[in-house]
Amino acid sequence: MARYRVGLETRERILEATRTLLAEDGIDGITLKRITASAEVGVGSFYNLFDSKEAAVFEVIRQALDAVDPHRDSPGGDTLAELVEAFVTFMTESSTIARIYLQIAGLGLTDPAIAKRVLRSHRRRVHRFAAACRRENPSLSDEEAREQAETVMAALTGLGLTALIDPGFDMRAHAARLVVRPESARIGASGV
Amino acid sequence: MARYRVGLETRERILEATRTLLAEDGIDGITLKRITASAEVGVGSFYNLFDSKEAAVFEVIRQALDAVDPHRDSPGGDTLAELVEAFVTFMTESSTIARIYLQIAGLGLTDPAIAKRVLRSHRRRVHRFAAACRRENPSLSDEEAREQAETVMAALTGLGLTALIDPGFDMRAHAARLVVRPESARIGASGV
DNA sequence: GCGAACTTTGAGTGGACGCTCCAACTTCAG
DNA sequence: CTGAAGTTGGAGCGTCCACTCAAAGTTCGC
Repeated sequence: MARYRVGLETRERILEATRTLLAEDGIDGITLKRITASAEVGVGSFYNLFDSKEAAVFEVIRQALDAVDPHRDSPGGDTLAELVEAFVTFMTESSTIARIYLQIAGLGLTDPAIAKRVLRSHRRRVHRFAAACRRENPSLSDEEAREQAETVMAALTGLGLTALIDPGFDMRAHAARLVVRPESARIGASGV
Repeated sequence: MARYRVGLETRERILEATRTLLAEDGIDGITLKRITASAEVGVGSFYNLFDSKEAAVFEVIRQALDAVDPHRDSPGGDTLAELVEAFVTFMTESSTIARIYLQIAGLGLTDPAIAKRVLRSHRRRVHRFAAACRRENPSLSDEEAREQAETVMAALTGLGLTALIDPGFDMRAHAARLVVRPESARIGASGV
């Protein structure tokens, strides 16, 4: 829709405003008026660039889901520790997008369209985590590796939620418990 | 506000309708019209019993937060396995309330008032889980027990979220990984 | 069975919402 | 420089929202 440079810039400003509002006030706190006011743009300009309010919100959601699993097309030789570390960094350092990511997961509870997207993203990540588990402990069956991956990811999600709600929570320290020290045989288990 | 029997019954019908709508459509899908239609009650009756729409929603939320941690005043001699089992049962068998519970946690990301309630409920549960950890492994320090409790609870929350979004997910099987077999020394660690 | 207190009803209120429309302005390829 | 295409802003539209109100009906202690 945007063809000229100014249009593309305006589009970015609108997405940025939408992103901030979504993270701070949640999806039901968002109104067209607030988006356009925050982006310093007329309502008409908004509709010149997006089909609807929902379209802008969806675009931001799409970007947030992508952000949680970057380099998804890379060879994927990561260790489990690296994957965990990447998620912790995402949660603690991109907290705007992380807040949106966790809200989306919650929205999946009631919105089937969002649930579908969340599930797709989730399965892609399980696959990746499971591959890392097997690489570090080749004796695992596919099934076992997937179970381990699901559990580690579930714990990461839960810890991320706690971290974003409780400012004093040290997510990195807790996440470290999810990955065993190299000398141990129990890869992927919570250490004591 | 309600003094007569009929009033109390109407109040219950409204809360039940609110609960169902909250679970199915989420907090922003809820409108007064839908609540009153579903409860088969006039709008005026609603306002005779509740101060506002928000008041009814809050009451349902309060009940959902309580439901996740029942018997909170009991002596508390539960084992970790029992606590985990209780949560799995809550998630799989009270899925209406469980859906609301997880939504509320997400809402805490943007609403400070809800965040406060969620955090309070969370801390109470951490305390209880940590006590169970220490009971089974007395050599743990307070700090270690709390860390273990946070991790197990985070994993349970994450698994619950997955279970409610993905109907085919076997939460009970995954949750079993969080608690070690009795003969093992590593209570509270994920088994492989 | 009286009557004060409680409950029920839905049309109506004001305000906020998402969105349309179009006249004025800006961009930029040719 | 020209002008077709793109961009801008905001008044205004219809809709839906939470909520009010007063009149009519119901409950239940006495």
